[in-house]
Amino acid sequence: MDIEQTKIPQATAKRLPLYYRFLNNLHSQGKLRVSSKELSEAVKVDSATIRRDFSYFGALGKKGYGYNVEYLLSFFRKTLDQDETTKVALVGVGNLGTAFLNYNFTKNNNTRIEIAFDADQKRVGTEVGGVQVEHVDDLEEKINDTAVAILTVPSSEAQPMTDRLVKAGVSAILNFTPARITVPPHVRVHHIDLSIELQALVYFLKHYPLEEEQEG
Amino acid sequence: MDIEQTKIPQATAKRLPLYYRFLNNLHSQGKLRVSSKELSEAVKVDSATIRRDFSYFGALGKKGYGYNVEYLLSFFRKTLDQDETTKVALVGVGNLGTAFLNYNFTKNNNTRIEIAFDADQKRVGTEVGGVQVEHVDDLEEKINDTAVAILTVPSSEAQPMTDRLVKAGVSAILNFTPARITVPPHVRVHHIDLSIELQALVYFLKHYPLEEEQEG
DNA sequence: AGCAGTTTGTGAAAACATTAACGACTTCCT
DNA sequence: AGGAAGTCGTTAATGTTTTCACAAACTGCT
Repeated sequence: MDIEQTKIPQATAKRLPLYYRFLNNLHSQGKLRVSSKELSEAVKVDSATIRRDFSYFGALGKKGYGYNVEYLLSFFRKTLDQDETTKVALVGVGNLGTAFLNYNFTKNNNTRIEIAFDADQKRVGTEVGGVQVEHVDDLEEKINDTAVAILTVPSSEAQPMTDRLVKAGVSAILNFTPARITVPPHVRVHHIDLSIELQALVYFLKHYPLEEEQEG
Repeated sequence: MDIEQTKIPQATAKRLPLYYRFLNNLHSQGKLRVSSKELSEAVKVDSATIRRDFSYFGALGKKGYGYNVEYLLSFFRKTLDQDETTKVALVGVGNLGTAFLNYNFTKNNNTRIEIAFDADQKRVGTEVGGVQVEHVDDLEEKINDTAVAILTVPSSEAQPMTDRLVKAGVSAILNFTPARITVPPHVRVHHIDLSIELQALVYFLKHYPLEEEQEG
């Protein structure tokens, strides 16, 4: 069942949710068809790359016509498991955690933050973005079968909290702390490091000149 | 002056701030030397990749010894222009914007958020994370020579605000909105799309199995 | 029906990135 | 001083991703 899927390049897989979202936009605008060129302009991905990406799933388009929005959408819905919602836990209801909780994830999305944890007694028992905040001491007890965790704690807490999450059975962690956490090989970690993203942007700005600004 | 620099692969450039941060940690721990193997374990990057990355800047290490932490650090400081602080503006002081403002960027960092803008009169005039919040109507007037902007506005505002920022002379934008913004060719944009990161993680979790969990 | 115009899907090439492997050199122990 | 152990810097091999470019096939106009 996953035989074909495994072959999809990671770079492609990362773009799928992006495509999915824009197709949804088009669909709600009542658009019936779309070409790789149009889509390219909207998502800022080369049109050949888009066609290549789609082609991993078979021949989804029609020559001389483009792609049928509804068909493509229903195809992606299946592929991205949009029907089956993945439960997510969030640990650390600071500013960043709150931002996540308030984010409108339910729209066009296969993930839902089911529960949040924080160490601050003032936050426990409140509801943020429709999600109940529990005390972090109850993590093991209340996290149940949640497979994915978003880690938005202070970096000193990152590794201890990771260890607890792993013990509690979490199999993927989205780590927003600057700490590079250590996990067993069966646990998947993605790092999003805001400080590094900003520094990298500055580095590119200074060292990788783009086209000159056009005067007039 | 940039002749050599231009050849550094983008993938390497993205890792430089990460290396820099960990070297700082080591230095403040009083460590004098470090090997690519040790560093590899700390930052979770293959040691051969680390050696390759460093080698773009010349021979920074010593065979049989490793790298001198202080020397490496002073080298990176120059390379990453740590002495020269880049001014950053933040637009949209919501949860995510607030998270950024409260982030301790000044430590080990070549970037500083100098000014923030928001449309909400209640926030204007306050100080968040030591940064003054101005009304977004005054953006053009007060943004001055700021080169980089962090965009944390609602996605409906993304393109209009981008157009204003570009007109005001900003040359790089870190875009946290789900909108894919359009800019002239001389402006650099990096997208960080929280919803997509989460969806991609879930997709990898389901379709790219890692090593099986070890029982016992 | 026929033809000009459009757009896909993909083979082949190019560009980019990671990893293995090892010679050369350094350290440090005895 | 000599040799075992350690580590870099780099060549070559491998893997991944993007892009080009075009035949094939469809659309839609007249």
